Amino acid sequence: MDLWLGVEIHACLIKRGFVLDLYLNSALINFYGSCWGIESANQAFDEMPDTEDPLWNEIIMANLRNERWMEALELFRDMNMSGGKVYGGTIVKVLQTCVKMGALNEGKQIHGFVLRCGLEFNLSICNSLISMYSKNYRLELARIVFESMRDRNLSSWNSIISGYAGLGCLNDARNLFHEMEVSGVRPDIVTWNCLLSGHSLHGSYKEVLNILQRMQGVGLRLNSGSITSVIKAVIKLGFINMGKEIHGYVIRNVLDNDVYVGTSLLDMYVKNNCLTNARVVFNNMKNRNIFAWNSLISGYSYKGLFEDAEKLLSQMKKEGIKPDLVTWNCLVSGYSMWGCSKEALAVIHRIKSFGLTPNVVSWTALISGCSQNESYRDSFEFFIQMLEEGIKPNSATISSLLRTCAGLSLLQKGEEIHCLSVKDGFTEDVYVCTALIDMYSKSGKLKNAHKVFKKIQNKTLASWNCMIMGFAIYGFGREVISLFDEMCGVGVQPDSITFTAILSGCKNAGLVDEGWKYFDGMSMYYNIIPTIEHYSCMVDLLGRAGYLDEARDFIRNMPLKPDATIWGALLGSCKIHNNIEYAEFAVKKLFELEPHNSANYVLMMNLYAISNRWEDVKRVKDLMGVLGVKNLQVWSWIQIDCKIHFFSAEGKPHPDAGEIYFELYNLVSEMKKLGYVPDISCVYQNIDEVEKDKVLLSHTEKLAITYGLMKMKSSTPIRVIKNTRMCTDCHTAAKYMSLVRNHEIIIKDGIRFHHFRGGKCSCNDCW
DNA sequence: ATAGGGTTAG
Repeated sequence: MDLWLGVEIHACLIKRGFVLDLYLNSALINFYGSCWGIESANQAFDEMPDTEDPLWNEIIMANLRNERWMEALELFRDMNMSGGKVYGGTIVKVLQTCVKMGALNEGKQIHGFVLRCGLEFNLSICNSLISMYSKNYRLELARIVFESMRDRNLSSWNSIISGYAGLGCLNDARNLFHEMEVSGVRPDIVTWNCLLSGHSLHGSYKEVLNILQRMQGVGLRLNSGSITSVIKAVIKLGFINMGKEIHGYVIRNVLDNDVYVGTSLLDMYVKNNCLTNARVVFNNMKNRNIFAWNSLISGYSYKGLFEDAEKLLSQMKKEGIKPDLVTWNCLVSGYSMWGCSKEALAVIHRIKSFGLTPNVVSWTALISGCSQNESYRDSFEFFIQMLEEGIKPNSATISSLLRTCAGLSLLQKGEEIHCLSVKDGFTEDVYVCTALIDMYSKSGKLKNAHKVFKKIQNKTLASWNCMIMGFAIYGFGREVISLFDEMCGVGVQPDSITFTAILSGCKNAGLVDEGWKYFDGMSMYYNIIPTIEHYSCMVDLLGRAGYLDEARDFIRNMPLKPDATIWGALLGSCKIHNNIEYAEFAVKKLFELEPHNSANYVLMMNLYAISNRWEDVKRVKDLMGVLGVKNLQVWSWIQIDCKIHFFSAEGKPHPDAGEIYFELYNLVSEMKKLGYVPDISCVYQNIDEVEKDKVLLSHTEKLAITYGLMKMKSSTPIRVIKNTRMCTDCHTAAKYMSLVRNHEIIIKDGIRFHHFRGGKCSCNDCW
């Protein structure tokens, strides 16, 4: 309609004194809404003296057509209050709006309106109510509507099944599906797709494939909706060959014009690292939307191909498609996870210059990248910046921060974040809880980890794995095994990570027979092929327990090529059992595989030193010099009253160093009275014994513990963290320290936790 | 005028 003509007609009508009746007003609203923007329609409506039912109807529909969802809901409420009525079709549309807006209360009021108007047996309205309630997570209310219906049609069944499936109540969904067939209603493609998407959304990927087979069994042709759900499952299962078959099906059945299918396929190839195929799909897409661009950009970005990603970005701008937050965030997370936090931060600034505001995802990507790359300081810095910009953290942010705390074993910081998560209402969030388990168990508070674990309502595989790993770190073998049994008992299928946790539990607890049982069982009963990590656990387990010959045979017979972790495990065992012959064999391989890892050289020198083979010590030391191998910086740290105190061998001495050494001398003489003998074999310099005693005293963990004993109440356990493995002497010394001062001491070294109390350590095979 | 299934970022 001609804009000005319409306005002229309106003016003419008023001038001539026409009585604007219902139909004219209704037409006017329609005209203004579609030609002049919804504002003028709303204004025209406000100026109309009468608000009769058809007018309500028209104005609400006009707002809906213009995507003015909030206004539409408000108008509906006004209409309801003033006793007006609207058509069924409008009610359906408004209910759909409630779904879009998550407006449960408005939805309930509309339900009341429906009952008052006697529309409770209108099929479409009931179906919409079911959908509205279930999309707002209120299945019980959806069910009440469903049960109260006099007649049901296909859509009614589809709505209720979609509700249950969409929220992950898969058993109920399957039962309803069965009930539907029994009552004589034949499921159509949409019904099947509800099942598919429900299972694919909620992790029952294998079931997706079963459903797919059943669909083909009843001769159904898949449509684009089915394909997207199946692809999602294929991605999660990593069945790339099946994905390619589906791609073939798509091409044969000419489904490749569908944008959803295109982006799903694209996503599949991107997530499976087939960027070449992804590019082909992308190039062949008839109509690309922003999803397609974003998928490919994320693919390049995650692989660290930033040039390609940026090129694509400028191409998309050239084609007139405006990058959205997702586009930018793909770049942020790519840069950030490759350790380029500067570039990632720069992208955040670019977002601003494009008139968008970085959101919680942008910041969390940055923070999580820092935590993955062990730039722990940055991760807290960026968190503070994010808070300063007024962005509230969500569960993903909290989990990333907890990961940072876990990485540094920062118990107090971790507890702060825990408080924050409680304050912001994430106590039920399974991701946060799982990160808490990890943080607490890596910070020496296994009890708290277990407390969190027990409270989780719907534990994921990751929650189980973290808790099992927690027990494993402490060498609680029985708990590891019983937790595994419990997990299988409730029907959670273990994965490869579960077995890494179990095997390292057996390793730390010295459970050789059990270790064999699980190692053999994982491929036999659970169909999980052991990876190099599992083999390395077994070598460690056998070696530590003293079965060095068995460890050697195990390495000889393994089907994978032994890597540095394997030889490292053997070398560590040789150190425990003082076996120079095997150690030399292992270290020869290690010098080839990782010539710059100083730990191997140090361990070997240690072994030679114990046997007084000083020429060999010198030989290894010279080798280090020739190859330019730098000794790893050794650090210990302790947190006292929110401040972290670092102790290092090379760096700046602690400001209170004088007092600390004084205290340590006193302490050692008290310890000696109770039987402590310094273990000078831990010093591999060829110097006299008095000097060796001095060197032992300067070990960073001793200094940190002493400082803790000086500054902390004896009721608070001392927690010291060390970035490398602690030596035998420090281990013995810590036992005596805990005895002399009656103070609980917890040390986390590069390998595991040691819990000292009353002169004993919790671990059973420490050296 | 009428309901039900699907795609991208941490």
